[in-house]
Amino acid sequence: MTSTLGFAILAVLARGERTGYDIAASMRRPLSYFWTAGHSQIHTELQKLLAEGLVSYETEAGPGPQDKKIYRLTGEGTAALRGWITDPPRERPERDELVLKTYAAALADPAALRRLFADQLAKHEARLAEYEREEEAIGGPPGFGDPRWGNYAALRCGLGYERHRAEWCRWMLDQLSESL
Amino acid sequence: MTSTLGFAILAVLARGERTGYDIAASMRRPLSYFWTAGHSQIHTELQKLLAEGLVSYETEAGPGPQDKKIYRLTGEGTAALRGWITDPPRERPERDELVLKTYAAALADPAALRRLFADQLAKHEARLAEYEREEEAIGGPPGFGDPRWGNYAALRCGLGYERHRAEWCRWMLDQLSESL
DNA sequence: CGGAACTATGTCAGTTCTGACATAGTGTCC
DNA sequence: GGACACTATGTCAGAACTGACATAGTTCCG
Repeated sequence: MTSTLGFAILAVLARGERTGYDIAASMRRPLSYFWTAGHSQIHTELQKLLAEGLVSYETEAGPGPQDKKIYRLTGEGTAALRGWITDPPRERPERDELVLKTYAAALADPAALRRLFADQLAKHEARLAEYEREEEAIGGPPGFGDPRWGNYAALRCGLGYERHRAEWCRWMLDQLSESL
Repeated sequence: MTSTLGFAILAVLARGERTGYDIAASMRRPLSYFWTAGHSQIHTELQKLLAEGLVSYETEAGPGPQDKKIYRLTGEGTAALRGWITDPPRERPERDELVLKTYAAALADPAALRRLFADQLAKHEARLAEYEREEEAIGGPPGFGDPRWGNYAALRCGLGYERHRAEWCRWMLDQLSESL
């Protein structure tokens, strides 16, 4: 029973061999906008994947007291990942602290609420600008089959999300200014 | 140190007194689209909130072996909730299994991917239709101060989210049909 | 009249995730 | 020459969450 985190690691390794450190770096907040994990989680998960035979590694001399371990997918690992991709996703519960705050907002100070949503809007706009730069760098959808297609499709989702979110924040600020 | 779940419960109790069961019902998947919790989590959290003096309860004869407990906010509870609303939200990690699958999609069978995204699109369209019915039922933004304002604002976020998501699914299906 | 669904409480084991602690070499900046 | 960041591994305690188990009265449908 590989967890979703396990498949996230397999998905990263499908792009090429990596150390645990590399995987952690690519799944670090807030860099990765669709899956995050700390290095402690990744090291323990890699040990499970190894026990299940989904990954293997080669050692190299590393900086610390332990050797560096370079992980790669096994044939079994690739097959497991391929099968999982088209399995229906198990529904993760929506848990959105900002919307929860909004739900209870009638109790709060309107001026503080305006600050809250202005901050959020700024964050979403900054991330949107960053994604737009990334989109420009790719320059349009690569063909399906190109591994960068996955990056582009995920980026596309992020763009839509940030636009939706920014628009909602603007609507909120609009509502709040009407209550003056 | 009240957890976000604790504040979610306080936010529900701000609408009126409830039993643990009622709170669980209003936070049940997939009904609540911005915070979910099982009843087991809620009962333990209510005990913590009680120990902190943020909620109180009165007993009434209940159906089961235990008495029914009707919870309400204390003055301290209301104050804690009010303060929390305008605190900056602590960033919850984005974890999106569907986008993760998309990221690795180059490995998968395109026909199965089309089925996956067609299913997801149908789900988002169904939820969108439901939210649109709810919006019509409210009939436009209530004034700020009206407790239903919170419901409307949260609904508004849900509407935007489902639209963004459905559009992305449509784009994905478009991309996948091009790869025939 | 039996069975299912609903109301209502709670426990518990197991999984997942977070954040701190621990170790250690190399390179960079002041 | 010292401080800090980066590379690289790992452990561990505790919080948060899930899903099953346990109990028991009422109400509704067939």
